[in-house]
Amino acid sequence: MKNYDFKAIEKKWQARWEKEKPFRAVDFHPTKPKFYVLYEFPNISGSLHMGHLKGTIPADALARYKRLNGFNVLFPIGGDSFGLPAENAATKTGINPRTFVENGAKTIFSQFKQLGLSFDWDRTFNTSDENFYKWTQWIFLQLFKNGKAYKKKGVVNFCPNCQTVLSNEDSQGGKCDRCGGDVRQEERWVWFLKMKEYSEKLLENVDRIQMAENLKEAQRNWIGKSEGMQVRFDVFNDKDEKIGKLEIFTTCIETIYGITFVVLAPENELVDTFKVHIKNFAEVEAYREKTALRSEFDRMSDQKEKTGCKLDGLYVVNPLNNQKAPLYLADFVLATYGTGAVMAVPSGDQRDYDFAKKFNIPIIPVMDGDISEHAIEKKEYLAKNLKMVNSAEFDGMPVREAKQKIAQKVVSMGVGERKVNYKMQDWSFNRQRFWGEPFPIVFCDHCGTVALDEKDLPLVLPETNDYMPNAKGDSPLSKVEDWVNCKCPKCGRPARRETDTMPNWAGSSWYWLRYVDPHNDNALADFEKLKYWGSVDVYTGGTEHITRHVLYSFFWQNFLYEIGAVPTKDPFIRKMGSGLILDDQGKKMSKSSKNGVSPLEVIDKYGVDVARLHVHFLGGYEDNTPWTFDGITGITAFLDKVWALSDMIKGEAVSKEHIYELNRLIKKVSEDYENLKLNTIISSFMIFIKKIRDDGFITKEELRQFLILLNPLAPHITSEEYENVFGKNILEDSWPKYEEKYLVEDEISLPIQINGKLAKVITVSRTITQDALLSEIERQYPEIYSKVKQVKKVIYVPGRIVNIIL
RNA sequence: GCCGAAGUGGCGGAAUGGCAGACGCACGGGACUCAAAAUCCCGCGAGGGCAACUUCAUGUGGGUUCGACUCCCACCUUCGGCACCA
Repeated sequence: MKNYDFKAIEKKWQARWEKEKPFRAVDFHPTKPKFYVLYEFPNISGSLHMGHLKGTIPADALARYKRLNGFNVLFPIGGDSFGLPAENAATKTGINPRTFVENGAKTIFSQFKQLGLSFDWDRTFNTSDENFYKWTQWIFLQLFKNGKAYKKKGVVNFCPNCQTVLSNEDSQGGKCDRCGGDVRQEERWVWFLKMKEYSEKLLENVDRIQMAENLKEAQRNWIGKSEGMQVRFDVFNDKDEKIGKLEIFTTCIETIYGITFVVLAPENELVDTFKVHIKNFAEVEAYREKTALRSEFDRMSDQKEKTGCKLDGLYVVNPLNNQKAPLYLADFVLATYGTGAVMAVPSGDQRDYDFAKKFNIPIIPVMDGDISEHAIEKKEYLAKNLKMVNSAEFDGMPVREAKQKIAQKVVSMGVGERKVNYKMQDWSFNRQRFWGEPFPIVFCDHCGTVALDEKDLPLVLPETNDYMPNAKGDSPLSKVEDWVNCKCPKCGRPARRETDTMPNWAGSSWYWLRYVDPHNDNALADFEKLKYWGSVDVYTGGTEHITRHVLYSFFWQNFLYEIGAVPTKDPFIRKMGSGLILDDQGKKMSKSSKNGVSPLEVIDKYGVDVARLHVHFLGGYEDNTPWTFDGITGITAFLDKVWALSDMIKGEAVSKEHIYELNRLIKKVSEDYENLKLNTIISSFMIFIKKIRDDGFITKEELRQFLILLNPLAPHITSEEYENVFGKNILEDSWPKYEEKYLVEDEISLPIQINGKLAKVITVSRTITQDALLSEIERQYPEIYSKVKQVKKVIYVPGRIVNIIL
């Protein structure tokens, strides 16, 4: 046979798949069970990169594997096209974002076709398509109507460089997730989605989904559930008049007798409530202004150096021991968590300890430990179960017991109750940008905030050529006057549209549902079709934004389930995060990295099938793997040998020489496809080929089965070779079955250990009895025989190992 | 600081508690060739021995077990996530 001309043959098969569409998913297939494989849709920004190669191929292999196993597979693709790349292109070069997206999508999808990916191209869309974002807006309307979306003036993360509000998620560490610049705290109008309400449901989702433990932990930490107590303190002025109450949240109720002060967040509105009683209000105001100007980043960068301001003229009383405690403001207390107020126990919390030292506040020990240098914190005192001191009737009690007893006392006194708190905040959902979904909301002087009617969706983005925010930082849409000015849908009087747009995350928080029924004009997807396709069985993609993306997805699907729009609570059954391809510096390979290699370059030089195999022979799917061309010749040589198999055909049925290897191959390869362990699949194929070449022949049936097994990974070469030999399309064939009985060898080599160390390997019958085995060892290895005489104990695991203890 | 994952030849990496280093690369030797490339065969963790063999080896130190890369405890290192969350 001729040499394998990868360029011509790959082109031939890709053209055929394009024309014949063999990878279309069939709604309501009468016989085949469904299987939904999802690859996280790409951001429409640039060209194909190594991350795509690493991420798409396993999903494609799984989809192809499942099809050959008789499943009706849904394996769709689309474009995440709203967001920064198009917006940046618009502001920098003036190109229309819509044009940018059209070109970008064309490029990336044609490159995906070059990878031989078996997507169902009839279901493709971009999130910026009107008939897609119509339904994103529809979902927002439902959230709004059900009270899950609200607009509020709030202190938010604002990126001066990007001129937009960011969610907490987008501004971690005080840095803008997009541009990397410092984030400021600013007061603005913000749309929030009530995600916090869903904390418990999201935790259940996290428990149910099959996902790597580190990713699950990251999500649990993000939600940040913590169980403690909320306790009420009476507040007094300097005339000892009771003027109100404040509540604190604590997870360390056992330290309550050690309170020497109470701290409010600077933003806490109680400061305004008690304003008239505060003697140094000017000073207090100055402190509040100072902290408001500091970015989150500044606040964190000098964690050690506590700042604060006393509220002169106010004090609180500890309800358990009636001790007075002064009140402070300090920015180490966050307004957004708990009640925005804490009881400070310097002996049991290092932050309180540092603050007390700086402001000369007394430190009262509540446990029998040394606090001369630093506080004894919860982790330590619970581990050591220290005894209580200075805690009234609880003195001498071990702290773990006191924790329960004090909690009971607080409850029975009626001054507090058990309470659960979450770190996760409501999702800030608006951006001052052009290239996003417009909110289907208008503001009417008469009717207030009014939702558009569903029949008026989509609310289409207007055309403009000015993509910059105005001087006040309002969205570019605010400049499009004839779009902004409209009629109130309720009363018909003049009104103005919401000019902010939704964040990039909006479309990606529900897009998998749309693939099920992408052309539906009456619903986000037909309910029966949603029922048929159910949850995504396997969802692959990068790990970069996985925590947020998965939590947002859980949130929306939970909500849609509650309003009866979808039949399932879980968006995904199993989520796998692909590792990175690293450059030779050990850094993520990207366009900006010096040593970046494009997959197109590899394809051009070696062919797609080689590229597909090589990337995954380098390492596991979830591992980060350094890229190298080293070893690619091994893959090329392997595929050459696969191609040469058709010259070695001798005989028809499976031969007795190969029956064991073939059955073992089927078993191993099948298991590894299920688990996306592509690297060990490839090595199994290599071992099998070695055996075939040693024997000098392969039968026709063996070749047929081999090509099917390899097809999901190397679809082009196997399709061509199969057609050459069998005159049919390999896709019409089905997955080979193995039989257990062929996997059992009669003769096995059994390791013999002496005192747990390997001594010999003996070839015996698989089912040999212990006595027969021992006499066989005596016969074959007399040097061990003498030892056998002093044998103490024999551990014999039939078929596995024998260990002789002397 | 907290949470999580991982540490195995020159390299990428394999190993349901049961023959550590599969498979591939690189390297060494040989065959073919005028020669080279390609291809094929053999070898390839380290130390010792002419050899059959033998000792030591999965980050470090302990432990459980007949038997540990695998399980437990402590520590070191790397990577990832979170970070004043009371």
